[in-house]
Amino acid sequence: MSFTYEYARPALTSDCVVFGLDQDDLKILLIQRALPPFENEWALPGGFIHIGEDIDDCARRELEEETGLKNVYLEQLATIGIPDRDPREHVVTVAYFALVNLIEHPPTAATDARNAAWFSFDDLPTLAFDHKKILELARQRLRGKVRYQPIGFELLPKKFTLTQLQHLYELILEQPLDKRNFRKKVIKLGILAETNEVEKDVARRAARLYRFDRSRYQKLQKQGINFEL
Amino acid sequence: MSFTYEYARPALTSDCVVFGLDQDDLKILLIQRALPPFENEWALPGGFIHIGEDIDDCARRELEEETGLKNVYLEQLATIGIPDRDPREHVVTVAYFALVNLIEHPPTAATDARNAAWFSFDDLPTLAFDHKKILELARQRLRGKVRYQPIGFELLPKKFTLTQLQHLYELILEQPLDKRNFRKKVIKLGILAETNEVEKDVARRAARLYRFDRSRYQKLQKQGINFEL
DNA sequence: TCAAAAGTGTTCATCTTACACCCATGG
DNA sequence: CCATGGGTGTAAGATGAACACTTTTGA
Repeated sequence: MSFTYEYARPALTSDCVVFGLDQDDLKILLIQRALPPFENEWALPGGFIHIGEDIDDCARRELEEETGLKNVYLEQLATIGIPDRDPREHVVTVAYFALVNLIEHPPTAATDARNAAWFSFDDLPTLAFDHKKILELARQRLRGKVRYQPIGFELLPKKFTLTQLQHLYELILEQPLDKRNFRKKVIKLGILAETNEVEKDVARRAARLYRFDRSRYQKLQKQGINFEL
Repeated sequence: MSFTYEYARPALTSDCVVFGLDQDDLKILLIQRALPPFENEWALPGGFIHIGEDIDDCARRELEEETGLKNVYLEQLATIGIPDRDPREHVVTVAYFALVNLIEHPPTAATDARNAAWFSFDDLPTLAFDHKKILELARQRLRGKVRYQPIGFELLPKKFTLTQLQHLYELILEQPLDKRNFRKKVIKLGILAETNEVEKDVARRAARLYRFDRSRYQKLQKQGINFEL
């Protein structure tokens, strides 16, 4: 079967930069390509869009097919269409970034035979296509966005300690934060709900667990109050 | 001539939301469609991408072909690929927004026969496709972005008064700003250069003209100083 | 001399930053 | 009883918000 058009069309793909928090390290999910071009090299999960499929859905589908991850936070990053970015032909890609909570959504084995693995940002393999650039764009965007939108919570378990939250911000922003000031600020924002629970199985005083109060955030947002780090 | 592919491909277009400052009103540039679908209706300038053409270039090309505008500030907005947004077939569009200085770059007549015209934001005609949504997305983005990136200057002539700048911000942010505080803040940012000139032909005290000091901005940016409103 | 907008400072409240110690817990 | 991180307050400086009058100019 084949499809014919009056004018030439670039191919269209979506690729996804998946961030995950693993212990105290921000990691990226990559897959090892099973086919040429760049066979056996590491790349962002992604693939060709199906006709009649929304691009977001494509990104989600590819992510699930290649890494087993689903129900993740997904956001469009940019669309890249430099003609020679794919050696085969003109391929335009819509890049996304995803944030996953590795504790509650561990990636299962990929359904197809490809290899998927998490890499530290500062220990990346060579990447296929222009995926290195896309990845860097995503890191920048994450850094920028985390300051004024509470997306960091997507990387944490539902219930987390303030120290975990602080570590996360330090990782993303790549700068140390003052413990007392951080706590004051984040609590004053009013988007965290204290739970009655504390950490378990720690060999020290257990920290109180909090959760992100999404409905409260939305209420504040409607009032025009804007979140800032 | 025709082109055949193994798998069906969506068509790919770019569309551009062009903002212009006309006196004291923020306007949008629209074109009247010459062909179906939505013949004679107003739409964003844009069109199909050529094979081997970068998407940015496509947006610029279409803008020039349809409105005569070139050398404008252009930035990617989002890519929209909901399958039924075009009645003909699956068309994915990469939306851009552009900022133009209407005084120094007046739109010449479109080179093809289409009609192009500026509309006030609150006096828009019905728009073809999902262009209304794209336009609103652009307005939001402009509002958000203008606070932490000095893109507003793209809408003003090279030399402008502080009052003009303030009016612009008031238009974009849709809120009044305090004159003294605005001036203090914008001058303290250090990205404006005072010129020796003043307004001409005004029936009152002439205001001093300033220009945006791009190199200074870039220097400050490298030092990690971040612009804010 | 009038109309119209230019230009300019101060005060008060709020927010940011810097900084160090005691406490609770499990091993 | 010790090691580990949890949890907490204050003071000084910087920033943001509110607010009104004089000056300049051309008509």
